[in-house]
Amino acid sequence: MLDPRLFRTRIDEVARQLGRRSFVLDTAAFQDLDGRRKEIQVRTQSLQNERNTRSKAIGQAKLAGEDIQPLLDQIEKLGHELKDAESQLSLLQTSIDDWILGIPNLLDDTVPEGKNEADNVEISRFGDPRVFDFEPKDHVDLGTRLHEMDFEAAAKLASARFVTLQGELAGLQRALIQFMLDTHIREHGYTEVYAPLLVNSQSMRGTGQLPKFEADLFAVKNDPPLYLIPTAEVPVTNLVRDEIVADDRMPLRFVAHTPCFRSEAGSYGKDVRGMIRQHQFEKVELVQIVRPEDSPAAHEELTGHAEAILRKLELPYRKVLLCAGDTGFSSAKTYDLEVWLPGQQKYREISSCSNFRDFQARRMSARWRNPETGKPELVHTLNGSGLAAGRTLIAVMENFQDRDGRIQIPKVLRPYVNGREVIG
RNA sequence: GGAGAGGUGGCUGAGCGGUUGAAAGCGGCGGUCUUGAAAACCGUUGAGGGUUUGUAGCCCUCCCAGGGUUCGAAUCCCUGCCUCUCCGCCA
Repeated sequence: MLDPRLFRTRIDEVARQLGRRSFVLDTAAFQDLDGRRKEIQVRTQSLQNERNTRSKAIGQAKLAGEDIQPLLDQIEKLGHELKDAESQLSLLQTSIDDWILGIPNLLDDTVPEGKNEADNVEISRFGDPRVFDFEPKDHVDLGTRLHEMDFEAAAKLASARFVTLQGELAGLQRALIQFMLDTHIREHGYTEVYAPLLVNSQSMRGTGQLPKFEADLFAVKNDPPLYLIPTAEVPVTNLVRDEIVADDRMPLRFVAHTPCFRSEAGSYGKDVRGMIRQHQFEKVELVQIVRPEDSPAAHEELTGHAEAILRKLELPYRKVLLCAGDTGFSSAKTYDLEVWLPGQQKYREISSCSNFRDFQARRMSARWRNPETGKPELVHTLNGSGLAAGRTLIAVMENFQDRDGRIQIPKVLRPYVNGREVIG
């Protein structure tokens, strides 16, 4: 969430900034709510003050052995008046909080203008899409030929948009995950985290999935409700919720492999073929908790860590800076990494690396103690996929296929598959 | 699942219903001492918010969360959540 003070002091500037996302800020609604809040808060507090002073006086009178009945009579109707004011105030405060929780983050100055995906700006490319001397198959055909990828079976077990993998393909995905984790832990200095896959609504609120995007989540019958995580970002970032991190522990760098669950209610009809868009997929996620002044550099660095995986796997990709309209709700700035998929003849997102600045930190009350001021201050949070394992699997399959539909194992991966060089 | 105990500031830990936002210790910060450091000693030290030009002053809220009793609740009552101990069960 944004700093509530911004809405009181510079709401027009905020509205203009959010306009870049084509988000329309209802400034009149806020000013109306906040005006009433101000009035009622002042009244409530002065009533509380009166209650406190009078109660104190009663205490002293009693101690002095005086008759307190006249004092009690004076205070009689204060109680109702106060209770009334307090409940009005709390109602208003809740509306204001809800309103603010629905406002997206401010964008970084370097984020380009634009409405959608088409306006994203390519920053760099690595590798050249391979030139095939045959017609490359997509991962669905490759997997089906191997009898190791089955969408019908998964639909029988669960529903559409699930997959089953078997044998060497299942092993290849596991190898990819292990390789990614090892690289981030050994070479990039991350600490591995194992965390709950079901989280409560406070955690979902902390990272920004709730209250606005409940439709994208799977919930589990429980009281209070629990939600299946759509990304490891949620449990891992929320490790610092309601915490004050000591300066000497900063920055925190976490890596976690988890399955991810997404309902994606809005995406039906998109990517219906194959493993691109599933309700359940495996992902290795990078999370950093940093000092505010360090977050821009940490963002570049973290994106580089995700890129390192693609480079080692020798997968052609490009790095894209998302435009204003395509940048996610909680993010101030996002780079997407897009891998080349020969089956689609397209670059497709395989990682999304974002700097959230203090947006999530404020929702979570995640702070550090600034040694210069001695005060707790909001941290900055970042995360990125390093990488989406399901999509990495299909990228490897499609980019490393041969004429017969067999799949070469990228060199760095061979130690993770007992030295095998090819499957199929 | 059964039986107990408990949740208080960065941490440990006191707290008869009435100047207790909270003793004490540790830690932190500032200082004295010292060539420097340590030790010792002195001082200081919670968070969020309102009002305001104000990092001034004044005021409000916060002792797990939510309700309740009361003129007044960290202290009493109810509900929930969490932690610990013992027994049982279990991958």
